Amino acid sequence: MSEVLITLPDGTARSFPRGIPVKEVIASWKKEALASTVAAKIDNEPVDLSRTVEKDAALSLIDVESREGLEILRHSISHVMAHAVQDSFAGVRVSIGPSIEDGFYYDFEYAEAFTPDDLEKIEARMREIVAADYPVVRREVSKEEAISLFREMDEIYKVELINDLPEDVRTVTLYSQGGFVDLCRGPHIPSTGMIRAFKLLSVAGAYWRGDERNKMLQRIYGTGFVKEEDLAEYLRVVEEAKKRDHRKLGRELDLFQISDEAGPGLVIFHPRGTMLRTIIEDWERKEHLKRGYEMVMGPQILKVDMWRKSGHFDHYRENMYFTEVENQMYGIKPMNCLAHMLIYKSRIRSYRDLPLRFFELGTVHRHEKTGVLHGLLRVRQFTQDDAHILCTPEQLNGEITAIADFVSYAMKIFGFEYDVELSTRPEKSIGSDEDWEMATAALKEALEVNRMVYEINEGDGAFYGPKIDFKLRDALNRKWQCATIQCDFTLPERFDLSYIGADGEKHRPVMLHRVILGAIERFMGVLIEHYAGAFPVWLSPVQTVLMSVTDRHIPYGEKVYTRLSDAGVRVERDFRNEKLGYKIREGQMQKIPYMLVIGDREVEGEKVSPRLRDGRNLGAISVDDFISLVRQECADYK
RNA sequence: GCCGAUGUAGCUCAGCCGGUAGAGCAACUGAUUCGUAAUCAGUAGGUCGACAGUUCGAGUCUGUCCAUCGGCUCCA
Repeated sequence: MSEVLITLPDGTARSFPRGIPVKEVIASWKKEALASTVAAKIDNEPVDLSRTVEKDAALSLIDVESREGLEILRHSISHVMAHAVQDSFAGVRVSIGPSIEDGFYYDFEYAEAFTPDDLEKIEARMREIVAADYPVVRREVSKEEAISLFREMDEIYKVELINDLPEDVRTVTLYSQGGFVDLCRGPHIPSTGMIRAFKLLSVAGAYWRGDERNKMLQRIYGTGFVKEEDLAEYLRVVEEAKKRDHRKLGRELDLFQISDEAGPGLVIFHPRGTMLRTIIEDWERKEHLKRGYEMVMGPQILKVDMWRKSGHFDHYRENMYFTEVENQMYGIKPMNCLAHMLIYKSRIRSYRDLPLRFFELGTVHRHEKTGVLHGLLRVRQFTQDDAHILCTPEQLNGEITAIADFVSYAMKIFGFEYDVELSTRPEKSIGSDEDWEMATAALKEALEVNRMVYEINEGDGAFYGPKIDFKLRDALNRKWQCATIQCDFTLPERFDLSYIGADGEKHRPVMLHRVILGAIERFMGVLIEHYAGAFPVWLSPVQTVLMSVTDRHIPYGEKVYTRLSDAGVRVERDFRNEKLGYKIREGQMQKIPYMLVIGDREVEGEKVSPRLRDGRNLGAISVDDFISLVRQECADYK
C-alpha cells in the first residue's frame, strides 16, 4: 500500500496510508484537538476534516477559536438556518448565505414576509438540527449533474450561480446534512452537533446579487459563537453600543435635532451642537492655512449651464435640486468644485503659481433617497471641508502624499482608526481610459509611498475620477466614508483650465478634489459615537459648570464665572436652589468634563474644586490654576 | 427608490375582545439653603404621525400618505 508523508502542525513528519481522511490523521496525532477543530488546511488549502490526503503535504488545523474557524462555524450555522427554513416553510427558495463580520446571513425567496415569530420558529428547528448532530457530507459533482439536481428542486438561484461559473470550472461541490443539500465551496464543520451558540437577529430585504434591477429576496441575519457566553457578551456589547448612538446622544446632550416639520435629512444645530461644530471648523481653518491652502467661498446656486458643462447635469442630476430665478434655471450645488474652477480661470496662471489650493467649508445639497437617510451620518444638506488643488502632473504625487499625511494627522488628533480603500472607475463615468489609468496609478503610488494598507473597491469611483476613501466606524461598527482624495483630469479639460509652463506654452493642470473630515455633519456623528458624548476638553461645548452649594455662594460664583469666561473657558452656571448631588448628577449626565463646586471652603480660599466625569476630585485649586489646566488640555488636544 | 418593522405627553413606555388617555422621569409653582450621581409637596401637559374609510362609537379595524428604525441599492 502506498503511503504519504504528512508534515503535522508541530513540524514533525509522519507516514500515513494514501487516502487517509484528515480527521484520522489528527486523531492519531492529537485526539483531543478534534473537539475544537472545525476544518484543516492541506498545503494551506482549507479543507473539510472528511477530505482525504492523496499526496505528501503539510497539514495545519483550523481551530474554532480562530478568526477563520469562527467564519467556518458561522457559515455552517447559516446552512443550518437555510435547512431549518426549508423544513419550516413550503415553497422557499434558497440563494446565498455567507459569514460576515459579526455573524452570517442567508437570502431566501418566499411569498410571505418572515416575521419575528417566524425567527423563533426557525431557531427552534435549528436547535433540533443541531441536536440531531447530522454529519455534513461533501460531494463533488459535475456542473450538469448539479444543475439537473437543483432544477428538480426548483432552486433557480442555485442554477443561475452554477451557470455563471467560468467555463473551465467543470465540477462543483455540494454539502448536505440530514436531507438538506446546498451548493457551496466549503469547508464546513464535520457535523451539526458542533454548533453551540447562535441567535437570529433580523429580517431585511436584499436584492438578488445586490442589483436593484433584480428581485428582492428576504435576508435573515444571525450570529453565532463558539460558546453561549461569547454570544451573551456580543449581545451585551451591541446593547451598550446603542447607548452611544449619536441620534440618542444628540437629543440627550441637546446638540441638534432633525425635525419632520423642517424636513427629513436637514439638521438643526442647537447651541451646544453649533459650538462643537464651530470648534471643529476653527481647527480646520487653522490647519488648512498652515498647509498652504487659501480660503475661498462660492455661491449656493449656479446657472444650470455650468452644471451641463461640468457633466453634473448628465451624471448627477437625480441627486441635485434646481430652482428658477428670473426665467433662468439654477442648480443648487451638490459639490463645491465649480466656483473653484472659476477662481482658477479668473487670471492667467503660470507654472510658478502652482499648486493652487482652494479651501472652502462648502455647504452642499444632495437629494438622497428616502431610505438612506440616517441621523447626522446621511443627510441632504451638509458642509464639506472641501478643497480643490490645481497642480502640474509632476506635482500630483507630492500633493496626494501631503493630503494623506494631513488625513492621518487629523485622525490622530480626533483619536480615530480608519480603513483605506482605493475606488476605481464606475460604469457611469466620463473621461478617457488613459486619464483614468494615470489617475488611478497616481493614487496607488501615493498609498504605496505612504505604506498605507488599503483595499481596492472596484467600480466605486466618482464619475469624474478614481479616489482614495478613508472610512470611520460608528458605534455599531458600520463604516462611513469621511476623508477622500479624488483625482480629476476631466474637469480641467471641460473648463479649459491652463497654465503657462516654463516653455512658454499652455498646459493643462491636474485637479484633486479632497476632504479631510468629509462632511462636518457626518464627522460629528461618528465623533459623538466615538467619544460616547464625553468629548475631550478641547472639543466639549461646555467645558465646565459652576455649582453653588447654597445661595450664599452665588456672588463668589458670579465672580469666578466672569474670570473663566473672560479667559475663554466655556463655562456655565448652575446656581439653582438644588442640592449639590442633584447638580452633580445632571452635570454627569451631560458629560461635562469639569464640575466646579463652589461652597464655603472655596469662597474662603478664593478657589474652585473641580470634579471630573470619572468621579475623581482634584481638591480645591485656584481659579488661575484651573484656567491654565484647561488651556493646557486644549493646546494638547485632550 | 425597494423589503420589513415602528409611530401614544419634552423623554422612556403602558393602554385587553373597538366604549372616549395613563405611569416614571423632565417641565412649572411652592417649601427646603443642603458638600460630590436624584429633597418633599403640588400643578400643568396629548388633533394618540397625517388624511380618508368601516362603525352608534376608532389610539385600537381597513386604505393611502408622511416620518423614523433595521437592511438592500446608492453615497460625504
